[in-house]
Amino acid sequence: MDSRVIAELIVHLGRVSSGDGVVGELTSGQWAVLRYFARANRFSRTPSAFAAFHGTTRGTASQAIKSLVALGLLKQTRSEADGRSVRLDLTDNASAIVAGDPIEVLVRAADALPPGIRNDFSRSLHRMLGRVASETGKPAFGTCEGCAHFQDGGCCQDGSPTYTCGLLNEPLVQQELNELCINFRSDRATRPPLSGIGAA
Amino acid sequence: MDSRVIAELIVHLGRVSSGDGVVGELTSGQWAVLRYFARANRFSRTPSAFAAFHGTTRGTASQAIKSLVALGLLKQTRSEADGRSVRLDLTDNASAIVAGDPIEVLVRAADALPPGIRNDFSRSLHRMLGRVASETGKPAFGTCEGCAHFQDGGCCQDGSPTYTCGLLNEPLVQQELNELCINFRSDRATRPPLSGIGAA
DNA sequence: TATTTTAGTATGGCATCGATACTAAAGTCT
DNA sequence: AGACTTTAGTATCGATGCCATACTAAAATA
Repeated sequence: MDSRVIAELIVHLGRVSSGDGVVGELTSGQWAVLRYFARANRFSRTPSAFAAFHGTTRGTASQAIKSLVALGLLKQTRSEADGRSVRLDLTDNASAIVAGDPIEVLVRAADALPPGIRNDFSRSLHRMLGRVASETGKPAFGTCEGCAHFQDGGCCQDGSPTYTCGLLNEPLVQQELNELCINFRSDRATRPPLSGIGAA
Repeated sequence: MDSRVIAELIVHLGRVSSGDGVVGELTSGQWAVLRYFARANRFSRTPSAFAAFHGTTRGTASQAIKSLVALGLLKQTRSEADGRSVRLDLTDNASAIVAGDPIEVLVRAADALPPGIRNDFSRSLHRMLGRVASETGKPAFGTCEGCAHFQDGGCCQDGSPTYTCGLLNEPLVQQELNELCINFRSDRATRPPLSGIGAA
């Protein structure tokens, strides 16, 4: 009973901020693209990855991306390693536009929560996403935190800690740990800090 | 920083469940209509109220409703009090369909949260909705709980409590207290302006 | 080398949405 | 009462976004 209210509230909140149709100067789909490429890490800033994340087709993703490139908000560069692939980055112009993202009202609303409450709230959201993702079979797209591929070298001799992605065998810098990754893989078994209750 | 993650998570969760396009047997817009009329109280089950709730135009709302009437999921009856108005109710067929609402994955995810956590989570969501609503100027559409027009007669002599809507001067039964109302008015800011209305 | 898979793109058709215009019923003036 | 304004609901049209399909090119696999 209360769970249904919660679900409808989430859907409704998601709609009113970043709702359908044109909001501000861009469409909701274009905002979604912009948001994604602002938060995805360098392994995940590609049309296909966005399509998977957003639950749409590559064709649709391609259209939206093209429009943003035309607007000068995204810049695409071909990959040197893979001739088929394209990497997309926000241009300097985009930074100003992103500030007007309709989702900002939600960000402010979240920011108005007391810090402790906000933390619990965030944890619950992540839990729900994990469950929804596993039930629908869609990728979860998490960050290094809680990813099975993440390797923390520990802060050792030379002072600076060394992080590594075990899947790609690539070193990671601090900032990248908070970026979305297409290769995210949950590791429920080995990490029991607070998710021990829901793990079954 | 974390607030942005929260905001994007809400939008994303709202999208994947009850996302765009056709999900199951209905479109996301049709699901929204069905959900609304399943949860709105008798004062709010009208096309205009849905349009206001969903943040769309009356024309668009009318279209979606018409399609559901054609599918035999909604039944419309003209109001006797107001010749312009139409009241919509779910048919018996609709109950079976509603069980397949894609939002159910979210409901289950919310239900999987521990009760205490879920309560706090719900409270935070309501808080955020209130803030978003006040900032965007859109109606909040709450329930009797916390509504400025709600009058609790208290449980007195004859045992059964008497609830009343002070705005419409209408008695309310227990079940209606959990239904969405278009006339919801938060009682946080101002004092209940009921003295003048109640006498009329 | 031949085949299959993957990344990305173009295109056509369809559905949905918003804007506009309209009818009819209620409310509001003098 | 009569003229007006507002409100509830609907029809219609044009724009747009999305999916499905079909395509090219590069990489992986055999």
